[in-house]
Order: sequence, then C-alpha cells, then structure tokens
Amino acid sequence: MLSQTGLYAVQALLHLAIHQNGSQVSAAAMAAELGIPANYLAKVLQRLAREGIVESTRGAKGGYRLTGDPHGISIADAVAPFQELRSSERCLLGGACDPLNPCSAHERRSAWNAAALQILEQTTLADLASGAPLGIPAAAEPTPMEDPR
Amino acid sequence: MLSQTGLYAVQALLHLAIHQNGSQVSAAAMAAELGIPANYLAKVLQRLAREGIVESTRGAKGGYRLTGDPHGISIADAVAPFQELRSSERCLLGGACDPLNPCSAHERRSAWNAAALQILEQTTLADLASGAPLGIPAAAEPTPMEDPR
DNA sequence: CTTTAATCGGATATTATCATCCTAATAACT
DNA sequence: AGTTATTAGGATGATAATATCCGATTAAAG
Repeated sequence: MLSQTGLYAVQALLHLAIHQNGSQVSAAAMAAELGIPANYLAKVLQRLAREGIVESTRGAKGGYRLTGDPHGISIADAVAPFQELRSSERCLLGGACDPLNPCSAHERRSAWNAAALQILEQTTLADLASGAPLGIPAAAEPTPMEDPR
Repeated sequence: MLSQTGLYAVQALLHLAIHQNGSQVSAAAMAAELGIPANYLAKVLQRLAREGIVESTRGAKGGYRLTGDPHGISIADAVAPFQELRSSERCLLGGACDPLNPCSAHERRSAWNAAALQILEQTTLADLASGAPLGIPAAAEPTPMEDPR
C-alpha cells in the first residue's frame, strides 16, 4: 500500500520519535539500525528536512531531529512528500462524472478512498511508538455515508 | 494506494459486472470505453483469465465475462494478481520482532495494515456497480452522456 | 588551521512498472 | 475455404521508482 520510500520515511521518523530524548541522530546511524540503504535514506531525510518535518544540523555531531511533537505527525504526513495519497478522481466507468453528476460507482469509490486515507491520517508516530492497544474506528463496516460531526 | 495496473483491473471487472446481461465484451471495446491503453488492458484481462476471475472466448464475437457473481468479487480479489497486498512484516524498528516477541510498534502496525486490507476485501464489484446496497445488480447504465464523440 | 563527521545536492546506475508491437491461434460469418 | 474479429503470448521500448556514487559545504574538536 505504501511505497518503499514512504515506508522508509515512516521508519525514519518513528526512529526519531523514539530516540528524541538524546541529541540528534545521523543518517548513517539510522540506516544501520533500521537496515535501510544509507545513501537512499539520506535523500529521504533531506527531503523531510526541506519539507519542515525534521530539522537538520550539519557538521560533526550533527544529524536530524523531529521538528514537531510525535502526536502531531501522522503516517500521511510522513508519506505525503513521496507519494500521491489522494487517488485521481478519474471516473471508474470511463465517463466524465463529477460530484454534481456522479456515476453509479462514484459514491462508493469516494468512501473507499476516504477510509483508506483516514487510516494514514489517524495513526500518529506517537501511536506507533507506544504500543497503544488501539481501535481504528474507520473502515470497519460498509457505511455508505460518513457521520457528519 | 493502488497501482495503476490494479486500478485497471478494478475498472475492467466493474465494467464486466455492469454489462453482464448481454454477451461477452471484447478487450478493445472495453479499453475504448474506459480510456485505458488497449494493448495493456489486454494483458491485464489475460492475467485475470489465467487467474480464473474472468473467462474468455476467442474468435469473432468473443471476449470476456465474469466467472463469478459480482457480490463475491472484492477489490482485493481484482488487484491481488498484480500487486502484493500484505505488506511485509519486516520490523519497523529494524530489529527482529515476531508475534511472540513483538516490538513496541508491532501491534499498531498490524492493526493499520489489517484495516487497510479490510477496505479492499469488504468492497465488492456489486457495491461499486450500484450505489445503493439493495440495488439491482444489472441496473441500466445511468450514464448521462453515453456517446460524446 | 587542519582534521573529521556530518548534511546537501547533482549525476548516474539499476530495477520495476507501464505501455507498445508483432505473430500466432481460434472461432464466427460469408 | 477464406475473411474477419478476437484472445494468447512473446519481445521490446519508455518511464518512474529505487539505489549508488561523488564532490561541495558546514560545524565541532584537536
């Protein structure tokens, strides 16, 4: 479901979330611990830095650190810079259907996409870091309409 | 979330589910209607035929037809031949964690994966074909503009 | 000031996905 | 029998994802 690169990003950020107490972590150390190609992980982290999700320090004793709180960073946030999360709204039936004039599959498809996205948005680094027992509320039963709240 | 090829498979099977009443549908006709590269869709359908999800007839007036009932074919079924659905259980933290000795992220990760898979398993072609749960399976196409060329 | 540990970023290589092309095999229709 | 519409499947090409390599920049420490 996630691209390899997206998974790397999740792993890297999760690692930072767990080792947040100490100083910064270098890309090389992280790659060794997580078993990810070092050069590639470096690119991933650089991108996350440009994105503002982590902050970096160059030079000796440098490395990476989370910019924000692990509770505020979702899997969707981690993955978003590397892959498109919203699937294109191109009509499944090949026609030109829009929200005003939807095809018969439109509603069900939207619900399916939304549910998938919700999982990524609702799981945070903090959730993963602490083995929270959890109950993922979304996507359990085929509710055609979502609850307005 | 789904690969392009997986989406093609869903579109193709959904098309067959909707046009099931009549005779078989040729790959070329489907490709034209759905806006999918014809040669590529042919490969996808051939694979689905080998997989037993559709049955094919060669020669003139030939084409494809669903093997089973649209209620019994999930998105997961449609997509499975073309992409791995179960994400590898390689530990997110880089260690060697198994169900007996799980890492702290293990449970949450499993739940997240299971939920994502469930969406694909619980949505069927019949669900997509008819917006309403009680809908008639082979309801006439409500396509407003069937011939925009 | 020099060495060393680290990020940054461009260039390139490798591999998988997506797409096209061509020739056979098969079945219906004349 | 011959023609046409169709699937089957191998070979090849194009594009994107993944991975590696190298030099430049930065900062700490001797």
